[in-house]
Amino acid sequence: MQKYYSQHTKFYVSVDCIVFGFDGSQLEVLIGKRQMDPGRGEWSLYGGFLGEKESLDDAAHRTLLELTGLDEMYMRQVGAFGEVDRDPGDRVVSIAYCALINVKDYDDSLREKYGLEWVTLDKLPEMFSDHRIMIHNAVMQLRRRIYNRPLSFNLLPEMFTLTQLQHVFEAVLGEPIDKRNFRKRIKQTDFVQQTDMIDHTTSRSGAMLYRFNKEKYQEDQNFKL
Amino acid sequence: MQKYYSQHTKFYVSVDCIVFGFDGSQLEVLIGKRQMDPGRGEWSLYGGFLGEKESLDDAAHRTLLELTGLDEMYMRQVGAFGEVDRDPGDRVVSIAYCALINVKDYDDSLREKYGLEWVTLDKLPEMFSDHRIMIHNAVMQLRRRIYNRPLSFNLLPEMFTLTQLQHVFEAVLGEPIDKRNFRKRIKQTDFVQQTDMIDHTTSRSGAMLYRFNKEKYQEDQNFKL
DNA sequence: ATCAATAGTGTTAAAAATACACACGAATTG
DNA sequence: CAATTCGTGTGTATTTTTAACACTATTGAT
Repeated sequence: MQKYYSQHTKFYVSVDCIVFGFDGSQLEVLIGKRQMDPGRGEWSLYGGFLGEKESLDDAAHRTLLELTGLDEMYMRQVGAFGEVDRDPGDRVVSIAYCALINVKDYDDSLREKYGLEWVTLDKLPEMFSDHRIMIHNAVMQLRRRIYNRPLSFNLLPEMFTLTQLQHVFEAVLGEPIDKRNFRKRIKQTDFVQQTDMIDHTTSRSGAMLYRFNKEKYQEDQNFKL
Repeated sequence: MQKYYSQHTKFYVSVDCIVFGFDGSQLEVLIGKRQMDPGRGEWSLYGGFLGEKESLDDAAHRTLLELTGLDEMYMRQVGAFGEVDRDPGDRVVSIAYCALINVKDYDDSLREKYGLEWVTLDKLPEMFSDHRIMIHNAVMQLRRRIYNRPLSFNLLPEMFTLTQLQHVFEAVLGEPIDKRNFRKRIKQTDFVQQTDMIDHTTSRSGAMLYRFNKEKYQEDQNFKL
């Protein structure tokens, strides 16, 4: 047992996950009613305590794997929250992480197992502690990054139509985008690649399917739409 | 004593401060040789442990007040660092904060008291733990924000010439800026205000002094240069 | 009187962002 | 089988923003 810093106080450290999905027209967040005291029954993000032998990033990944069964998703730190009485149970410093998943890949039985709900951003209820601020900060981070990082694809299936992609952008940015200008941008980049498949689920005449060009992104990280 | 979460582990939590100054042409960071074991003698950021009754922001402010004697400076969270072995002394989760100060306002005897040095970014030595990454992330955050937040003024005296302001931008961005275009931008905004004072220290013919228009910023937070 | 050093000033060209409207194809309906 | 409906897909003109670029004026020092 080391004791270099033993004159100082220790704290609980947790991670809270802001899991975003996309319902076809809006962003939605995965939240649940808190199952423990204090605050039982209040709407809350899903979180977990940091373990002795894991990094913060590992803790966030573990929490999300537990929650969604998904590994390898987009996940970024949003920030640390450390107000003294942010948690009525005890002093807890929490690190918020934002994750993006394709709702279709997500095993719904897990959602039910944990008593979680998808809620669209405009219907967010009052929430436990500072969780609403965490969500707000996460959305702002997405808005800042969506044109410069390959975020958007994580909310969609492997192949998607340009209309779907545009709807993701509109949901994140919270404002409409001009269709022709949007498509122009995309055709100017190699990061979004046309496939030879056609989607018939949303349109009568069918729409071309596209995919994120991961190979290109490996070579050139300067993503820009 | 509350014990809602008593089955979980507690951790040391610290704040590390990345204090930037400006020497007239380059950004510099305040670093010192670590005075405690382990890692004694390694170059390090100045930090402090989180106390029981203070928030993260408070801890960062306290640490900086202790260090600089300055209150009310620009200060933002950079991010949380939580690798398991990041600190060889014991497991410590650290929250990095970035601060900007005007070197002239800073009581140099405090610098000496704590054995700190101003080091320009291009001369950064090897550093303790992940402190170099913290500095790097802080610089990146400054670059992203400098045009959209009133950061730059914090590195300068109350009144400054446009040449000085331009040099701050160049130091942060790490690249030269065209003088005429820079001055054009500034004259298009109300956030930087001409005074009727003239500075004679750098130029023979003298240069107009400007100031940050705080009043305007109070009304309209949409800062943009 | 000359030199040296910094302040200060406008125009033009290129690039990026925005605004905007109609035709096509295919399934559905009567 | 004709008509309707609905989402897909496409180009141009305008405005705004960004980038490139060079000389004169002032004053203190020599």
